[in-house]
Amino acid sequence: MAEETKERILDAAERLFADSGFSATSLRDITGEAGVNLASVNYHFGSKEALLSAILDRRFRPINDRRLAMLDALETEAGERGPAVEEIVAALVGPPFESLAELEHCGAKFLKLVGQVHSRASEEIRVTFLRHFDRVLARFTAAFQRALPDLDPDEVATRVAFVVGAMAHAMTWGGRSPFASRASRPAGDSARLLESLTRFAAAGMAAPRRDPIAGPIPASAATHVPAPAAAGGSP
Amino acid sequence: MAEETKERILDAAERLFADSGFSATSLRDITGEAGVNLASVNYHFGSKEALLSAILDRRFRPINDRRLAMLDALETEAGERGPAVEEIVAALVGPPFESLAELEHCGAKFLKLVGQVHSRASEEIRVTFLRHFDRVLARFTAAFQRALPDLDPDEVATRVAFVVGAMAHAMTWGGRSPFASRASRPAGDSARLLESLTRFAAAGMAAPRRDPIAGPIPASAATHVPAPAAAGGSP
DNA sequence: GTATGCTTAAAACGATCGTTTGATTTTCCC
DNA sequence: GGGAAAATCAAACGATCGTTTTAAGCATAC
Repeated sequence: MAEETKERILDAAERLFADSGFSATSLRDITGEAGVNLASVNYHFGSKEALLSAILDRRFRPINDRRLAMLDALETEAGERGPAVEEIVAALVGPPFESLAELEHCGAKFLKLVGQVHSRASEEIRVTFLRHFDRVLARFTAAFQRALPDLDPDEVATRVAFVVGAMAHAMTWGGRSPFASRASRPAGDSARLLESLTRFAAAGMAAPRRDPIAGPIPASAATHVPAPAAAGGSP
Repeated sequence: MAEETKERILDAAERLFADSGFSATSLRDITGEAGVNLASVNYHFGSKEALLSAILDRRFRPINDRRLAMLDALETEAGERGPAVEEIVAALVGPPFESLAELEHCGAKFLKLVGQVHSRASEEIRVTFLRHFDRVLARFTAAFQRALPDLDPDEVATRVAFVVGAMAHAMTWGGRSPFASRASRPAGDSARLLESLTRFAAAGMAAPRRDPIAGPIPASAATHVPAPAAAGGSP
């Protein structure tokens, strides 16, 4: 009965953390939902924070392994030229959504939790959480920098952060705008959302340079060019 | 002394909520930091949640007013053709960053708080918070849909959500990737971050359609085209 | 000077939090 | 089947939470 109790706790905590947040969810909520004793959490995991770490571990290890495997396959396949931007994007944002599809409902709750942790700054939680990702982000940032040699490497890293933000937001809100109380996306399955996100992120990553003197501007974004991006002043 | 106490509470709560989150910040933390009595919060604001609402109100009213004013100016200036995508993006993501510059340090804390609320789902907090935005998002989504007539309107709404996510992420993390423990962005001022975000979001919004049969592909994103976006399967 | 309304102060309220304890039950190996 | 180990249980711990209460300052108007 040991493993079953641990998984019941993980499942319930994953759902409740995602719905209500880490601090707002009590261990009594979790154990009540899981149908186990209150002390089981501290017995099996040690503390509430360690429980969160276990949740993130359980889901992210296969996701990050898959990300790196996809990137490896892309790089060996593309040769010395390196994979294209959209391929790298797909390897970065695809695995979480695939897991979503595999895990039915509980996976969706996990993705909401991920979006929460992204914007949470509990320091201790964050460093534990981010240790899973530094190797992943380092590899992907390097791949992007090779695929976008005209861009400043710092600019590429900044844009990777934008992609991560759009992905986290899509995970949290299911791609529906958080503002539209009316259901603007009636039945958008996760596959469609993933494809939209991939296209959006690939185009954003490949946007022209900040100084467009030497860089070509995509025709679709240059129908008529505005003033230089309105940085700081009036429109 | 009445107004001074209220503002001291607002300033301290804004900073602490941003750093530690809403649930993790106690009223004693706030009143201790503000140097006021514990009961002052409930006296002046009624409850902890009402305090959060007051914080969001104070900062977002001028930001959203400015967003709509910029969009109005763009639309009257552009005539019946409507403003360009990058102009609309600048009107959407610019005002928060301008406020950041005006408000020195405390404004940066507010932006972190905004990023937190975006991924927080306290329901009651969210509906109060989102009431500020439905009119803004409705106007901007419509403007984007007019500027991108080739795209499915639902696709445009989804991409707007991506822009909001990238913006919220940039606000929370200051544009630096949350993963890179090494300071990858040494001295990126907010003006540079805004310009990067604007370019990224404009290119993402203007990405080609999901079915590229009838749509042209920007040259910068089509250096070599991958398999059709890898939706669901292996790379 | 006294009364009145607004603000602050100190203290306590009941509730809930994460965690621990010690006894009890279940599991599993010999 | 007996006994050590693992797991579950009920109960309580001390701490902290948001909120309320009650009294004390402190202006201004009579």
